[in-house]
Amino acid sequence: MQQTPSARLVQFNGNGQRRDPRWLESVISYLPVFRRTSQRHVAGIATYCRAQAVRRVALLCGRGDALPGVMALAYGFVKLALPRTEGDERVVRFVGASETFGEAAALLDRPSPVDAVALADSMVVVIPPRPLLELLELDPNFARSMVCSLAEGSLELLTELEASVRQRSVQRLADYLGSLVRRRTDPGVCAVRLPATKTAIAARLGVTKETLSRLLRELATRGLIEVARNEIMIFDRARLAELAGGGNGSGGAA
Amino acid sequence: MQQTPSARLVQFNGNGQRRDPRWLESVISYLPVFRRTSQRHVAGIATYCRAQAVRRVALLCGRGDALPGVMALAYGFVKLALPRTEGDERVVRFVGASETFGEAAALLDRPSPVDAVALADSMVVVIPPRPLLELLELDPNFARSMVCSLAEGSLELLTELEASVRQRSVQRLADYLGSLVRRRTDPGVCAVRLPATKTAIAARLGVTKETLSRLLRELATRGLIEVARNEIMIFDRARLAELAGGGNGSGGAA
DNA sequence: CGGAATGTTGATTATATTCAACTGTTGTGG
DNA sequence: CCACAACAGTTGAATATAATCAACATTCCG
Repeated sequence: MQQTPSARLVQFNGNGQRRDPRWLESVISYLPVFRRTSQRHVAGIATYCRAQAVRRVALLCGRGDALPGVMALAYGFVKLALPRTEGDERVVRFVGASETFGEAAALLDRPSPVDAVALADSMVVVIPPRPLLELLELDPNFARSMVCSLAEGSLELLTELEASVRQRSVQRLADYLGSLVRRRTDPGVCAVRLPATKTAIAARLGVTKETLSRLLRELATRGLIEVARNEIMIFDRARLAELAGGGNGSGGAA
Repeated sequence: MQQTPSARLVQFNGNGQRRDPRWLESVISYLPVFRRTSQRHVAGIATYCRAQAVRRVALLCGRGDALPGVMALAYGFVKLALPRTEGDERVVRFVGASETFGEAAALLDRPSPVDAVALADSMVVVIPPRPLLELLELDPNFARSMVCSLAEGSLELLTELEASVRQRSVQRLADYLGSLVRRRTDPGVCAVRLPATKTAIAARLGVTKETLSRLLRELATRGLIEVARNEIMIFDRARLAELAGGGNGSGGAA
């Protein structure tokens, strides 16, 4: 039910997880950054963390807000978006379980560059920057993991920029559909499920929902895909990929 | 003359800097990442570095090429660009003296995500990733600097993405002109010099040179700026900034 | 000077947005 | 269970924005 206002900090009604350091510890120990960190150090970090429940549609953190720490998603689904003109936005990234966001801003103590909005009821673990910066000095393995993690983030962002800038919207869509498939190395024909509403996907692809609708219809007309709800059958993965990478899918000499 | 092919590694003809570890040391000691690193450690890193001269227009490193290390620009000017269709490109960043690039790809041992092209005769110091990763473990201050540096990079990239996606081209131009001014906190009227050819600036702004030409003319017609060569007089900084941030510069209610 | 690179301008076109109307879906409360 | 409101998605027409094409002007440099 919707009796809680947006962005309300819900403090675990029933299960008591909030008070269970073991739970926080287990959540953050699964994060890639802590992969090579000793259990002792992870436990140390966990003592500084807190969990925060966020209901669907609630704003976790707005662009410009102070960021309480690195945000780790225990479960749920969150979108990171750059707000545009009134209600319009561009989704930078979807964040799923065991993923983190806000590293850069939190570690530098800068305001959040994006809106973070829950697309499903979620549980976020907030890892304050201070203990992280300290652990950086205590544990060389962690330092290295953190550096690699940030570097990964940079490269992904660059890929994002590239897509925004280099490709036409059909290509971005084809690319995106392809990326959804890769998760389960399927053969020729396969089905994928859109991880969010088409409106959100459209924002993710940097187009309006109207344009996405038209693009999907076009691909369907061409016999490449079939759309049913948020389920998409991909008939011709090869031609789709070609469309994504090559640029023009028709005519190519020889 | 052009008797040297593109991307040729020029080995210091006259001045012998290549053999002078003190010189390498002094170059990299000025880099922000090494700000808080002891001279001893900096000297250690320097022993692994080498300098590489690059002539104007030469390709320092192509998209997809292996990156020999973090690249630090001793002097000169380099553009980092995402290639597009035949000859077309999108400039991600201009790199000036004492700036670095390639951290993310070099540290992760990934191919370069961008083309790096010298826009002026330049001297690049290549810092191999191995000793950096080792120093990460020896010097907590360095680890922290590196983390902050990468985080900064991420935020800048996000700003870039934001600009690409959120703003119209006029706004991006206004923003960009503004950013050129900020370097010398000037008063109302001021002059800025474009750091590269208009074609390159256009690529930086994600538009064609034709569009840039028209945009500049439009701003000039509106009396906001005056263009002479690569020198631009900014008459109305306030209105320009308004144009950049606000969105619509005309008509405001009231 | 002459040729290449750079920049300007106009006409045309591609691409996606905006606006507006309409349909389908979902969850709520009577 | 049905009516209804809120949201999500579709579709068409008109429009905005910048790209592309093509011709020309300018500047840079040997």
